[in-house]
Amino acid sequence: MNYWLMKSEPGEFSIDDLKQRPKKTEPWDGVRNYQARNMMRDDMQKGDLAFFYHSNCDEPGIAGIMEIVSEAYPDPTAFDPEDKHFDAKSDADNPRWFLVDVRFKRKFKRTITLTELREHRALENMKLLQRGNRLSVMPVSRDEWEYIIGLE
DNA sequence: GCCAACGTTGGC
DNA sequence: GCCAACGTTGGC
Repeated sequence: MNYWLMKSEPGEFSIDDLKQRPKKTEPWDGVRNYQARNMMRDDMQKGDLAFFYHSNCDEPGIAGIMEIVSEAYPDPTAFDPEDKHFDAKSDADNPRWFLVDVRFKRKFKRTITLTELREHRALENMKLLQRGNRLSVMPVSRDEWEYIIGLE
């Protein structure tokens, strides 16, 4: 059982959008970073939990919790020339990009903001808070996870 | 909109 | 393999 943090711009896809999906489930497509891909493909397991992080918005922070509900499989948006995440170098015979399905678990009563997270010494080693970190998928330690749950 | 900090690309 | 140029992320 592992814990994760996954970023999305709420203007593109928010935690409310996820909640409103059929079965509250959605393929987490569009990841085009090798490190993030490797974690989804190699390290994520069905049943893992992830923070849903809202990035690039008025109130950046952790909005709630979702569950990983599939193993990794090829990202079909990479094969679609019409899609904004199309990648001509990925094809079905040799897929370059992968995704997992995620399911809504719950939304926090309030967003735990990036600013607030930075105020806690217990979280100072969190990957999210490291300088220059731009990964859209990253691991969260069990201690960090439980501490953050306690902030809600 | 700015820009720091990265990641990727491609010439050599 | 180096590295300059370019593109992207994402907070502010």
